[in-house]
Amino acid sequence: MFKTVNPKLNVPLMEETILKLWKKQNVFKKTVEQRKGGPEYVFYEGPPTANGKPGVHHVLARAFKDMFPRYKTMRGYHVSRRGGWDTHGLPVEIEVEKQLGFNSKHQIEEYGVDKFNELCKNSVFTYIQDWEKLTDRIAFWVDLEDAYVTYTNEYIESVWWILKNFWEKDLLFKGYKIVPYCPRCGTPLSDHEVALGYDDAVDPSVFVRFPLVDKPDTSLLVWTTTPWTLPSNVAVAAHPDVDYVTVERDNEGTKEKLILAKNLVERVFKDEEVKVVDTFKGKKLKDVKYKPLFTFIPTDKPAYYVILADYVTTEDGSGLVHTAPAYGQEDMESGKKHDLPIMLTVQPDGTFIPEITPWRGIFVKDADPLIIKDLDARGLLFRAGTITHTYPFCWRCKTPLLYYARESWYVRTSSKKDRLVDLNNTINWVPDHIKTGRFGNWLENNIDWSLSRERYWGTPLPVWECENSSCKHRECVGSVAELSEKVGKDLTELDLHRPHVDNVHWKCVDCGGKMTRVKDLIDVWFDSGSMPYAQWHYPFENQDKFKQQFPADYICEAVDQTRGWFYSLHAISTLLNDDVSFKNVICLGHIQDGEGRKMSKSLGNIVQPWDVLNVHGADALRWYLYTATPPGQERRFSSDLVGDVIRSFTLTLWNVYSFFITYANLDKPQALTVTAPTNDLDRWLLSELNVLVRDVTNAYETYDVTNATRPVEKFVETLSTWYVRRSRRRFWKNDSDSDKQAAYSTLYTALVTIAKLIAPAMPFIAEELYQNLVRSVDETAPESVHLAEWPKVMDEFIDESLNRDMGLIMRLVSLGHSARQKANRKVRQPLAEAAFSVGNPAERKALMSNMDVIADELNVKQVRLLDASTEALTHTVKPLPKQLGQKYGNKYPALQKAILAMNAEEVAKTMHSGSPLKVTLDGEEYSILSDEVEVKAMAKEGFAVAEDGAYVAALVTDLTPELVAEGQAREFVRRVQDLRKTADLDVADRVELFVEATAGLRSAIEAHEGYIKAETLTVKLSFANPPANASVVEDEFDGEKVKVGLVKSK
RNA sequence: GGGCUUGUAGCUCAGUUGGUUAGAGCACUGUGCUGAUAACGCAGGGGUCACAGGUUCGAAUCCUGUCAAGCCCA
Repeated sequence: MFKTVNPKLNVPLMEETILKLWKKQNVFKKTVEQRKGGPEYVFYEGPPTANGKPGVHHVLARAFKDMFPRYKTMRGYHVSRRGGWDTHGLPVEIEVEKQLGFNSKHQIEEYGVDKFNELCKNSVFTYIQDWEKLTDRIAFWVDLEDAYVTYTNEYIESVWWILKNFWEKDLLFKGYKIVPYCPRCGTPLSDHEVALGYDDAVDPSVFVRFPLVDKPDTSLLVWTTTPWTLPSNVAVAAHPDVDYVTVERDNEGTKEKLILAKNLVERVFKDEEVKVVDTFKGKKLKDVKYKPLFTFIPTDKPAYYVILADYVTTEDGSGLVHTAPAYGQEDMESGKKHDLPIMLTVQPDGTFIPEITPWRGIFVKDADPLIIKDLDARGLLFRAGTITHTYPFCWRCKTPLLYYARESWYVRTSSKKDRLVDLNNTINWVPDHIKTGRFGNWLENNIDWSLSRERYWGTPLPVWECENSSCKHRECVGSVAELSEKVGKDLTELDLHRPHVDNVHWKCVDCGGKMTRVKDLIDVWFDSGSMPYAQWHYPFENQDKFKQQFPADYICEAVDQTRGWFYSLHAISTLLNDDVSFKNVICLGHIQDGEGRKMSKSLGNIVQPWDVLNVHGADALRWYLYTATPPGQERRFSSDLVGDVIRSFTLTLWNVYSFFITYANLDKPQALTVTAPTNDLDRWLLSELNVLVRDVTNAYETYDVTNATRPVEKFVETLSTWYVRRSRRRFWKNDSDSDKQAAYSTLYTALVTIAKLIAPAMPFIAEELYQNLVRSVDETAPESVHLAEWPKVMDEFIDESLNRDMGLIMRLVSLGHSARQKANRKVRQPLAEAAFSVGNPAERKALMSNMDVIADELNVKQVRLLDASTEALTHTVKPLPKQLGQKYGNKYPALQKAILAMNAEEVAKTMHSGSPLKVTLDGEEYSILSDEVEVKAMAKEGFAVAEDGAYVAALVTDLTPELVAEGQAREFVRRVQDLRKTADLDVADRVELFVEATAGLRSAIEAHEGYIKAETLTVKLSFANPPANASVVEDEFDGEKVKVGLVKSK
């Protein structure tokens, strides 16, 4: 009937076998093809770069990406899951540079950009096989055969089309950008590169006087650590809300006045006595004019006055900030805001331009002391010293970086800020704080997207410019056809990368000059953000496909993508077609090592995915990632933690499964579908099962991974430790009655349902169970669990009160065991009676109708309620803070005191009668209701007692000779069962027993012979010497001795 | 420096509009149970709920500040 199941599960072997099955039957393809015609569910794969090996963090993202397409497929959706590869960008270039031993852009140009880019292109897929192998092994179903690749001409052409669209809407413009720049290498550095080169540096720390135009005896006191930027000064920034003062001091015999922040006075003047002559807010300084320090460059706009800015601090310096828009990010922002002139004074090699006559050709850092000297000579220097701080250096050549204005192309995203924000508000973010937090804030403070990269391997910016410096006519090209038309020849075969596009020119329509492409590449994030369009070569091809596959229902990446892919997708779709590009997004936290440290090469704590997969398999790894931590949080990770999944979940499930198969193969039950269950256990299990289906389905629908998985774990545990354990006898009894059939169909239903519920999360074991449980008995069933239909919630099976009752019974049984332990009465020894006290009438009822279950579990002859009328009881009373506190507020403490001061027995009596308790407090009477006070009965004597909250279990521990004999019979059965096991008998084998026992035990065995024979499948029990071929055990317990021989009966 | 997040037992995590003695699993110790189980039950040790203030009859939970960690930005 069913395939025999080895209770010892070899996880990796099982998974490899399933992988082969999927391949052989082409299951992945079928899950896509068989759903054609169904509603479309759109998933976008955020393209990884394949020029590094995949790590655990990639497994994390891929596990989460895989889950929802699988779920939606089971719900009947058609999900095409196209893979993609991100192939451009600096990391690729750096790898190739390393390979060639290069460390500057000059070397690349000398080597030849065409050859260099060819190497980049080839290197991109260096690790592609690693990626494919890993993707396959963890069962991330994604179509890599048809994956999009960002370096193809088609992809680039779509990106060009988008840029042209922006150009036409005046969303693409050229401006200045402050970049960290290495004057020796002659190149700006990326943030990543800058981060590599921070080091301590000693720099000048200079206070300078900026004399006011209207009051020559008064100066602004300004601090800077970069004197070389002073010739570019155009403004001074003050904080509007900070207090400033004017101080008077003696300056070599004459009085002078200086303005600075109030709380920096002491730090600036130290021991020197100065007189504060005025105090005012920074906003009063607005527009105050000062005399420029230098006038090398004429200004074309108003300059040399005070501006207000929130970024000014009083941490150090003077609270007045020297502003040179060409040489600082904040300065540049202020410059734009106040329309200040930008004074470029430095050449690309880091030396001053000729106009800065005294220091022309001198490297700016070397000019610092000369500038200080000049200021001093002119009486403008207040003080010069040095400061040690961390400063970025070029990671290649150790040259200090200069923050430097460079021309850059921008996308005018800030002009669509409101739409970016509005559209974002329609997106479902998991976790939701990203929406208004990290991502929302980023959008609120949106600045224009700086697009330019002065590099080689990437999508070229399709803007051509007339070389005639008096013309500078510009055109943006949106397709290859357009470009062909301009130059008048077919360029279909042109490689759209540098240097090939750079060699395309045409005549300027305005002046007849030579049109040449600007040298810039674009930010690789623009590539990946264009993927909804460019993956289809839209709009040049596949217009229908694009329409069908836009926007995405679901995307998922790690949290660092908020300003990466999440933003680039969102910005491009908002600007291009005023729409969101994704509706639901899971934003994953990062993976840390087992100690909560960041995984890094230098710490040597990186866990390789294969080390985990080879030992514990993909299911356990995936399950761990889903269940251990909510998705957005950082998660600790180690191979051992994954191993716990096997022990706590996989094996429990496997054991239930193997139990079912073992007995089902013996019994061959006729029907496996559930109709109308009558047995309470079945009713309860099916009720819980449908609650589970309901909750898990809801969780999937809301992208709540934790609640789509954790409850299954809990259910399987209860299934194993309560349902199966309580039902064992129903499976192995001899008659094949309807109760047995019901047990089979219930357990079968539970197992098949679980297989489906975990299919999106643990695709392997789900398939293994499904193949055997479903496919082996029904060839017409879908050939894979991943093609099966998602379980439906059957509301008619859900009975919440039944679930509550069973929960109560489990709790009471647990209390009973606790009482047994306290009384030192082992469970094999039957006891006469267990009595319980419970909290309310509903619970009394539940107890009454489940007394047999409790009696069996606790091995007691009788179960009943503790009853005040028939036995000696004391009561304790506990006023409940939640109910009383909420109702009576600050009267609660006094009320509580008053109730506790009353006679507990009287209170109990009133409460049991159902009438309210009258409490008088400060002359006022309060009526306390029965659900506002907890009354607990406690047996006075003759019982072993355990209690928990309102619940009490009390056991009668006195033993009669009959009870003792029964206990001994059970001890004897236990020995025989052990013997059967060690003799390696099959569960259904019949045996003959040969027994020698001391008198007391012998009479106990005789008294319970029928029970013993039934339990141990004994056909004949004789008090005699065992034959030579018997398996024999000797033992001693309760002061009795026994020797048992066992022979398999024919 | 700014934004967002996190901080609860040795480890991994729950903890509802603030309300009984802050829970679970793993690990450890003891004990019991078992012809599905690699398990399971019961009990024990293990907590200044990061810290300090505040609001409240009552704070792990709300507010303010501080510290630490992570990510992003500067």
